[in-house]
Amino acid sequence: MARTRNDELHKSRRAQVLRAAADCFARKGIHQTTMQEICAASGMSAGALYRYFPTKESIIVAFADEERSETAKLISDLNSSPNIVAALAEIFPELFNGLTDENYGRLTLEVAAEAARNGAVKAAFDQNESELCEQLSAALKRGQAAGHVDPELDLDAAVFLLVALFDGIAGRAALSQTSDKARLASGVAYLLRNMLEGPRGANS
Amino acid sequence: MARTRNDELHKSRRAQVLRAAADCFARKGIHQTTMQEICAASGMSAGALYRYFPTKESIIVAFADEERSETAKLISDLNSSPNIVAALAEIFPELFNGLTDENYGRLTLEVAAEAARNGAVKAAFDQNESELCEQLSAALKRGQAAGHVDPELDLDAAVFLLVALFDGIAGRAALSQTSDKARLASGVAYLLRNMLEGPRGANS
DNA sequence: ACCTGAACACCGTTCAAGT
DNA sequence: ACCTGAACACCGTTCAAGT
Repeated sequence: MARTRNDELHKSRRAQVLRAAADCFARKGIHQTTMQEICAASGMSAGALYRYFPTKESIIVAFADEERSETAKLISDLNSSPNIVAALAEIFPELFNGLTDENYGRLTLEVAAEAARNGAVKAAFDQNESELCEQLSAALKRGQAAGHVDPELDLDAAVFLLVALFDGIAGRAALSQTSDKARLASGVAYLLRNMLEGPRGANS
Repeated sequence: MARTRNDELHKSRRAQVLRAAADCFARKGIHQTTMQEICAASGMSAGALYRYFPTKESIIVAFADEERSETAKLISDLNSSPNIVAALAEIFPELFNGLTDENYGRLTLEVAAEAARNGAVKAAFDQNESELCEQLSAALKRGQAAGHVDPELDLDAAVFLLVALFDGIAGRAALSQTSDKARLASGVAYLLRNMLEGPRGANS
């Protein structure tokens, strides 16, 4: 009987490469990272690595998919609660903390820049994003129905703004390490509450 | 008398290279653009180009400086008005339009990703940014004093949020071309007004 | 089946040679 | 002073050879 492909090994080797690549990408950027460096960081030879990813681009795509799914996970807590405004106040410090990790911000920027020009990366990006946006939209709509959220606000605009802001915060954090993250987080949370509640405030 | 360096030519050649580079960077990304391509796009030989920029990195730095100064110009209209909330409503459609140009968004992402890892690029970035942030902060403070802006909001947080949002919008626009920019712009403007005015609304 | 590492084609940069 | 383009060192990828 011929030896057959070992799926278990295949999966763990891919994970091993992706971990190494994420590390290199955060430090040097996607396109300044050489295959040799990924080989070294994952403890594999070039020939071995190319068994698991046929090109550097395929590593980038798999990596982008993972990175975006982490972002979706970070934000998705907002949608689970019945009251998105209350949920925002509650989880924002932790969300903000996640977004403003310097490494995370760098990887977000790398992936976004790559997705803007590379169709395969963009596909991974979109798949992670579309569901998230729908959930955010639904949560805001529920908020409007329940009277927590300004009934006048445009749902599409609000979703667009929030997602742009979350990515923007991550990008910013990679560029200017702020001294007092906790204070900034609560200041931003306050502003977002203003934004969602509108001119009448919470209890009107 | 020995021939001396022609400063006029030097300046125009640098501009020529930067225009060509911006073009290539938007299409292919900074690090996927080859020097050969920049040479071809600017109509110069390798040897000639290297007279004006000693390395590819020096092109990137000069380019980043230019790109960021355009962003600052886009946003700076907000600061000139005595009433930042009114100014926002007035100029936001145009600001939004500028930010959501697809090419512009791509270049913003490229520059941000690069600045996150490259000290020389980051320096160019910071220089353009710091003054802009101070002006935004001053404008918001004036707004608070005049009663246009929620007196409770944290100035640092508001500046951080706005700048993160503007870059985030540019990044988003490079990733998802929206069908109805005008509607989106007015929806986002409404939300920003909510945010800055706070629970009491404009005229309280 | 899985792995190694030398070899090939290409890109950033240099430099001898031209005007 | 300003320019050309062939040449060098390095990176993405391949492939003959090993286990």
